[in-house]
Amino acid sequence: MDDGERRAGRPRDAEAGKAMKRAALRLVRERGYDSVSIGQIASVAGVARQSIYNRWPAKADLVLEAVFETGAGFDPPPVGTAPGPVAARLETFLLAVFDHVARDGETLAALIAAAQADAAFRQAFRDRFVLPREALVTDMLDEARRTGEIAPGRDPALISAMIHGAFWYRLLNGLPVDAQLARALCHEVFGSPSASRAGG
Amino acid sequence: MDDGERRAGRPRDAEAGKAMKRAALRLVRERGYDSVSIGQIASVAGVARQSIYNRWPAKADLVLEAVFETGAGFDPPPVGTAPGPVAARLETFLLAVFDHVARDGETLAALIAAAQADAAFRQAFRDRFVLPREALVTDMLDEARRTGEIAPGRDPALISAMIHGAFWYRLLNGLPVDAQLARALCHEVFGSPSASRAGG
DNA sequence: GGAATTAATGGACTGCGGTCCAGTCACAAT
DNA sequence: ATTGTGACTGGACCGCAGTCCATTAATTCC
Repeated sequence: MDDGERRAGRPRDAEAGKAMKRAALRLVRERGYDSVSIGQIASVAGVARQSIYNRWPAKADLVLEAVFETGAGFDPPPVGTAPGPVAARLETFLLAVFDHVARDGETLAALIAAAQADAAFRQAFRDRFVLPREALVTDMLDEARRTGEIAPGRDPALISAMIHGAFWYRLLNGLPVDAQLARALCHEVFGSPSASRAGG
Repeated sequence: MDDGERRAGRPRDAEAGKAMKRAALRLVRERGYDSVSIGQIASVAGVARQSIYNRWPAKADLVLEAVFETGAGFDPPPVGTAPGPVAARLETFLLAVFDHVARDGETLAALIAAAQADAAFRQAFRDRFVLPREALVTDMLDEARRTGEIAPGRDPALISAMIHGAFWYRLLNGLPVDAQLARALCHEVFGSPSASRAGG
């Protein structure tokens, strides 16, 4: 990003940074968040334990970055300008999210758990994971209200919370978060596909 | 409950059991789940640390029992046979739940977090907290479908997950879980009084 | 009265996340 | 070349959850 910003002192070893994230991602996927220690990650990355704390304030921050930046380009396709009914776009978005969850769902649950015990991480998680996705859905629902796909009296923010909430609820309860859920949520929000209220 | 079941060996000290739960409840409410250690609870209860592990497998189990059995009679009024529209009864139920959350919400969030790292506690929490409340809502929605308060094509289990999900989502994100949310959820599920989907 | 059984106690122990620190290394500025 | 600064290292350290264990206390069964 800002490589031009050369500061005084010994520069950070960029390779080491990547190695830490790679090790964290691999170990967490292989063994699960709670079974992996910072020491193990450091060891696999070939780095001192303290070097990890030099870059991330806590284990959760490292794993968040490893899973949701290095790990997979999880940013959904730009939706703001896409055509077509909002219902279909919402379903596409949810399918993408849930597909990612199929791989890193347990890690995501562990991060949500970690956020409960660490206010700073809670904020980071909220800014970098929760709010963007929530805004995406809220914006879609706002648009749907403008186009008449949902009734004007309904509350996009609340519906968004219910959608993400159902997702979290199932995730945190160890229940499947899959394509079927994505479709059912869209169905529930927009009405049945055959007897839609929007078109026919 | 089963006091008649006299087994051999030294009997458990019932007073000590109550003292442990009382201490746990008080300390957790005063300082928060993560800031309270088992050692502190034992100390306040006037009991050896190991005695706590003698009765509960983990800190989370003790706190679950302390908060949701000793702490407050949280079991909602028997709903199965109550009269009146389901919408009103659901709102009453949610208001009761959210009122309890106003006091022990942070502890509840900590327990949900603990469940992510401990499969045995996850099961216990599910059996003793999640499933009963979910069943209550699902049953209400089933009844609403029979009576026509909601359309027959809708899915009570999914709506229940969306309701509890919105609750969890807001709780775990540090947002208010209050009467306003309860009313908004009922409004969203059953339709607005002025522009309802069910009735016109 | 004595087993047998279970509870309660206190202390040692392990592994963890996170902190602290002193020493060393790599770079920029002078 | 020297100085300043920040990265890296390795180790000590703290408090915690949870385990293990030997000892002692209370109760039932024989």
